[in-house]
This record gives sequence, C-alpha cells and structure tokens, in this order.
Amino acid sequence: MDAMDSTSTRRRATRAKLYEAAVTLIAEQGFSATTVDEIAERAGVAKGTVYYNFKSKTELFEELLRYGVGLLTVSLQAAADETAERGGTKVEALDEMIRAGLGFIDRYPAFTQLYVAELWRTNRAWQSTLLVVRQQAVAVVETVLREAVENGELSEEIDIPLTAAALVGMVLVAALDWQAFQPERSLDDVHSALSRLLHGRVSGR
Amino acid sequence: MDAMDSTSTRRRATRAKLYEAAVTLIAEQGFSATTVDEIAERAGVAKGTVYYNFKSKTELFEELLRYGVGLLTVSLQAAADETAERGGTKVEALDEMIRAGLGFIDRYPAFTQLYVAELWRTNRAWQSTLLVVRQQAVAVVETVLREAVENGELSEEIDIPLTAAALVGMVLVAALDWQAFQPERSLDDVHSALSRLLHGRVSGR
DNA sequence: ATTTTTGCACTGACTAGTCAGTGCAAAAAC
DNA sequence: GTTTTTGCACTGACTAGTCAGTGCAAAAAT
Repeated sequence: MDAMDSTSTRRRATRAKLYEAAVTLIAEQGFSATTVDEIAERAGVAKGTVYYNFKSKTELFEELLRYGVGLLTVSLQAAADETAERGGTKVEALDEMIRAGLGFIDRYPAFTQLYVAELWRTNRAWQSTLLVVRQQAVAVVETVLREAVENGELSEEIDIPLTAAALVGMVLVAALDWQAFQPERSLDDVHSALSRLLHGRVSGR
Repeated sequence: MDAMDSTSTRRRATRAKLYEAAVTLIAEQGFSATTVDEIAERAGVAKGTVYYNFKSKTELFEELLRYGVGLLTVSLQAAADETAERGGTKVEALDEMIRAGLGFIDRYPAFTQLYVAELWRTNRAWQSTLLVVRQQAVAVVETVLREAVENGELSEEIDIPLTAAALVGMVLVAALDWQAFQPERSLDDVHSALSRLLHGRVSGR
C-alpha cells in the first residue's frame, strides 16, 4: 500500500532545504533577481540537485507557493475549529483567526512578503496557481463570516467576499508593517489593535 | 540669467512617456523581469534616450515611486481638508479618505500593484526611498486619527500607528482584490463594505 | 542673407557580463 | 544495484549600460 512513496525521506529533506533557501532570497530580492546558483549555494546543495528535484526555477517557486499557503490554510482552519469546539462564537473564531494569521506571518515573514509581492501581478507564469491557492485561504474566512451571518452574529448586509478580502488585507498589511517598521511591538499589541477594529471599538469609547 | 527652465518641454514629455510605459510593465512583471529595452519600446523611444533622461534603470524606478506616492498623498490630504472645511467630523474625514484611496487605486491600478509588491522587500536599492514615501502617506491618516482621538470621536485606547497601517492595508488589499478578482463591483460597493468595517457596523445587526 | 557653430535631445549598434539550464562521470547514500 | 547527489565545464540567450554619431533649431559670424 505504501512502496509507491515516490518521494524518499532524503529527497524531501533536500527539497525542504531548497524551499527554505529560496523563500528568503526571493522575499528579499524578488523572483527574477534571485539566481538558481544562489539558491543552491544557500541550501548547501549542488546546482544539479536543484534540477534533479524540480524541472525549472519556476516550478520550484510554484511548489513553494502551494506549500506555504497550505500551511496558512491549515493554521486558519485549526483556529476556527478549536474555537468552535470549545463553544465560542463565530466572531471569537474570527478573532482567533486573526491571531493565527499574525502568528503565521511572525513565523514565516519571508513567505508572506513573497506572497504579497506576487499576488496581484498579471501575466506571470504562476498566476493561475496563485489564484487557486489564494481562494483556498480566503474561503476559510468566508465560511466563518457566512456562518456568523446565518446565526445572527453579524449583519446580513455585509458583503462576504469583500469583507473577507478586507479582513485578510488588514491582517496582512498590518503584520508586514509591524515587522518592517515597528518590530519592537508584541504580537498581542498588534492583535488587540486589529481586534478592536473588528469589533468596532474604534469609534466611540 | 533666466533659462531656469532646466527641463525643456520636450524632455518632460519624454519622461512622462517613460513613466507611463515603465509603470505598466513593472506592475505586470516586476522590476527585474522588465527590461530597459521593453520600456523604451513601449514608450516609442530609443534605449539611449532612457539613459539620457535617467542615470540608471533603478533611478527611473525611484523617480516613479516618488511621483506616484506624491499623487496619492495629495489626494488623501485633499479629502481630509475638504471634509474639515465643510465642518464634517474626523470619522467622516476617514471615510472620505477611504473613498479617495479607492479612487486613486481605481485610476492607477498599475502603480498600486507595483508599490505593494516592493514595499516590504528588504535589501533593495530603493528601500530608503520607499520608507520616506510610505511615511508621507501614512502620516496623513495618522494625523486625522490623532485629531479624532483628541476631540473624543475615537477611543483614547487606539494605537494610532498600528491602526493607520491597518486601515491603509485594508483599503489597499480590498481594492487590489476588487480589481483582480471582482472587477464588476462598483467603487461604491467596495467603499460601503469598508466603511461598515470602519464604523463597527459589522457585528450587531 | 548666408554660412558656420553650438548645444540639446535622441539614436541604435555594440560590449561585457550574467544566468537558466544541460551533460555527464564519479561518489555517496540507501 | 538503484536512487540521489555532487562537481564542474559549457552553452546560448538575454541585458544593463555605453558611445560615436545624427537631426535640428537657434545663435553667431561672415
């Protein structure tokens, strides 16, 4: 039943080293400005190994995108599920998802940079991969919003896709700004600022 | 002793053509993937002309950033000022600034893409230019938030820099998503979804 | 008036270099 | 003994930046 495990442990480890190296370099410099030689060197691997494991530089990058967004989606979903299990409201679930999102960005800042930098480009090879992968992540938020509207926690007037996009954007940009321009702030600081926005506790006292 | 007009009309026109060509190409493909030959060709100009007008590809790009963010800042400031003049509240001013931001992104989507894609990169030549230029734009929002707190419209507990960053991010990402994934929506749709978030009218009925 | 000079804006062929991807034999790991 | 990795030389396409030269209009010299 196993056997056909086409990727050996060894190969997986090599690939992981390559992802790790590529994500940092591409986040800093962009895809085109990053050379395959650099990636190989940083991963401590021969250039030929890159091409033994991936058919091209572009393919390596696309796999990286899939892998990274997969991690994010799992983490968002886990936050939503845990809140549900312990009987929390949907708005609490959203709040926990914001925290999970911030945690992800805190752990993988380079991936986040790279994702944002590529997401809205047009005419690039991996555009369709990105579209799929983005929808995966946003869908988790949309589902919780939808449930919250159904059980009356949120107004029926909200526009679910737009609100989901805005929430994701808010977290993404606030977190990147935090990392880039105010790294001394704590995750809790950032979380509570965003949470306040979510709960409409900005205006009024 | 006159001749102060150091840049002739002709040169200015050429530069404008180059900005126009560069902004679209770089938004689509990124800085490194865009060649100077492409820019020149799209602008209908010889390659040498690019180097006659700018000392390098990087300098052309930096000028472009300065120019674009300048436009945005002016537009945000105008929205704030007009609201103040007609005696509106600070929260109304924020609302108008959201609209102005959306309008800007609607008019210059390519510039916005390019800005977002480059903003959080590290180790790039134009990093310092970006820092300055970003602060310019965010400062306008921070000022209005600060005034709103001072006159009691907003809670004293809000974290001004973080909230400003989150608001800008919310608008930026929602607008780019709108353009990329739901272009059929109207500006008013998007504006009212965001406005609802700002006013805390998401939760509750 | 006509010719010559000057300076600006622009041109495009050319240079020197870079980089994705290949090929392959030998070694290491499994 | 099969799979994976290494090391390294090589290729060919592509690219940032340069530079000698062109076109042209206004000024200066004749």
